[in-house]
Amino acid sequence: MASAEMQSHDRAATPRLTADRVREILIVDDHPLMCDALALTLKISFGLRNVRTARSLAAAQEQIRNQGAPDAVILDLNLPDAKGAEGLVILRRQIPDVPITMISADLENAMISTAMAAGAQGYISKSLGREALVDSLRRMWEGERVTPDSYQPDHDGEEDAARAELARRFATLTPQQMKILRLICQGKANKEISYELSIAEATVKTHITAIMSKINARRRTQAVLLANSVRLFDPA
Amino acid sequence: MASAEMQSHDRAATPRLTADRVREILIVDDHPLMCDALALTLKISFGLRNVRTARSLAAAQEQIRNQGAPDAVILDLNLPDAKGAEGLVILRRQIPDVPITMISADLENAMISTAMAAGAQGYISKSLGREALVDSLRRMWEGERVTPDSYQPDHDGEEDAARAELARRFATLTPQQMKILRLICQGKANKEISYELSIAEATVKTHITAIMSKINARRRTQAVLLANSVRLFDPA
DNA sequence: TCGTCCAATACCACCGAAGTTGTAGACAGA
DNA sequence: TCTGTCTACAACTTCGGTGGTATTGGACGA
Repeated sequence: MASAEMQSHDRAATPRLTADRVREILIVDDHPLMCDALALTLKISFGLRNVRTARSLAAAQEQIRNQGAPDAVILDLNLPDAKGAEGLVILRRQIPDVPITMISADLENAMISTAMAAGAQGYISKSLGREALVDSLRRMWEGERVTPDSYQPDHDGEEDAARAELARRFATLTPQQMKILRLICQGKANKEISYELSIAEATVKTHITAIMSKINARRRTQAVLLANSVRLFDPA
Repeated sequence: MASAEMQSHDRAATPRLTADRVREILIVDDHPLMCDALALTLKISFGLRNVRTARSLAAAQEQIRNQGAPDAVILDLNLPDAKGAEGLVILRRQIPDVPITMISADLENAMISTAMAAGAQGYISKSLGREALVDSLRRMWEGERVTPDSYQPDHDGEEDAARAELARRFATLTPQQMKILRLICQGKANKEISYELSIAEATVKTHITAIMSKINARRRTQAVLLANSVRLFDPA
């Protein structure tokens, strides 16, 4: 009778899970060593046989399309094709019911809070010890939303809440809108964007209008500032 | 025969100085304790009588207008009315020949390199011990450009050089242009800017054209990105 | 001392880029 | 099938960015 119904507080979009129902997981990380180390740890500690890996967000997306959704995902924050919160938002869109764990070297408070607001099941440090790692993952897979000990959500409650709300808004962007926003945040003009995506400039404009209405911006420069304020596309 | 002509390499716009010619200095810092502590240390270690202080960039500018230029300035990086490199750029414009020392709690490499490129005489940490502080200042006042030990200019030579070049370009902006750029970087529209500065929108546009030509941008979003890349107006 | 030059600020008219609104097809789920 | 969402496009309005021009004040040399 493994602990069921342990979800205490703030479920994301997590279905009822228990850790032992997680049989197949997907690790998305561009660093091969980290990938292997994680996979090995999981196999040993959880007795998992099906540990899939992907080196980039694009590869992960394709693998999910071809092989179906895993039971859980571990996602690096700093992928070559999706730095920052972007990858999380995109993946959540594709598999809304699968718990996604963010993993990263840096433990900045702001980054954690946006990741959690964007629907991550938890956030763990790459430098975590094996036991702590396993324990965190198990708790996540039982439905708990797990953040690092160092994380204090309330260092500035109001500002933090605003950022969380903003992250939620960004999470409603469609894939195409996300692509366009990324290009906007690189300073590109509508015409350039239309060329890169092979669509009409008019279409780009439509998307931009939708984006700005979703994130509550009027000028494109504001959109850039908002995206940067939650580190949607992290340049660092 | 105090050491004259000790300027080794990269003089900013520094006139021939020796430390004992520095008789009057100006400290600009919004933190009163830090201000007093610095002033006291300087009085004792250098035997200075004229240590002036200002709590904000605006106050500093006015004081310089009224009481004349000091022999050296110590400038906090994070002023209420000028966060980031902006304050340095503005002050350098007002008193190009006075050595300005940046002082800050954080020792980020990128910040240091832009400050130096923008013409700072040196950069010191707020957590520096008294002896090290005094020594650094003395060397600066003898013409040396002093950076913290932790600073490695070459962690990515090419990128670093580009940032330095960019900082130099920003340093050519006139005061009005700087104000306008700051408002642009807050996501404001030309009309709002014209209202805030009480000038015609057409004039705002002229300035913007000048700004963009100076920093080599075509779209205003690019201008925002460039300003952020050198932390001209630091939001942190 | 008077021009002359240059830098900075200011404005207008024009045009291309950005943003709005209305419409339509493709597709998924109820 | 109907409803809602995503994507796509065009016509129109508003805003941003580019010349060209005028005025001021300070620097410099004749």
